[in-house]
Amino acid sequence: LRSFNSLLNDLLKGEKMGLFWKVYEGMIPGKISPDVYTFTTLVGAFCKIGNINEARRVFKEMGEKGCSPNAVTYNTLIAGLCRNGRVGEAFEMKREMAEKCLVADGFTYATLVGGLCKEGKSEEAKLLLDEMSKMGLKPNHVTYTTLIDGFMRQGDIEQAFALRDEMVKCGIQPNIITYNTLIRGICKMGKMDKAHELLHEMVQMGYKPDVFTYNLVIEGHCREQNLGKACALLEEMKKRNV
RNA sequence: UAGCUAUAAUUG
Repeated sequence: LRSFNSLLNDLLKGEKMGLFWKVYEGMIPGKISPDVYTFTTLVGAFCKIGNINEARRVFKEMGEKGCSPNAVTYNTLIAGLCRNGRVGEAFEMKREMAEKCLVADGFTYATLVGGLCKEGKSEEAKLLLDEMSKMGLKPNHVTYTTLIDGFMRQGDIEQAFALRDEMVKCGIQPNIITYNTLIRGICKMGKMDKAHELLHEMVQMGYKPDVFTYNLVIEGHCREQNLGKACALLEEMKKRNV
């Protein structure tokens, strides 16, 4: 069964959906019955293709088959709902978790924070941090980076950098994704000098600019009609094999 | 006493 589940996940990650369904259908009638992992993977698969109705159907049916959704299953569905702009329903699921005595964890909150941010409600998302600490949960890289991205997309650079400072104060060092997120925000605003400042800072901190970083900064320079700098970076990334 | 598999953040 574990091998089956692993196989299903590999197929899903490799976007081999045709094979994915064949393998899944092959396991149902046989001796091996799906477990929570299998069902959760299935819920995730439907979410991934944007078919929330099917995801919900699997979610409901697994319970009827004596295999109740656990916190991971809830988180998976909540992520699917958020990705599809159905944040209201996502919060409803969080409430349902509590009713079922399942504990919302860092994944749950980071997902909901992302959902709200995507709707342009970063302020509201930030309030979830308070709720988290009441629950005894500490925000991590993902939570902060998600929020920073949310504020950046709303054009609130101040708040984004304030959150960066806050995470550092809490002992969480920005990682490469955090840097890329900050760089994305300021490049979009055309502040290319500030972008290079951050680029320098991330190198100082021991991070190597990756494809994301280069693409963002190059695009920024192109938008500012500075093809010279864009090409220089392109050369640099070629030389570094990124 | 239950290992190994499932969920959240950045470019194109």
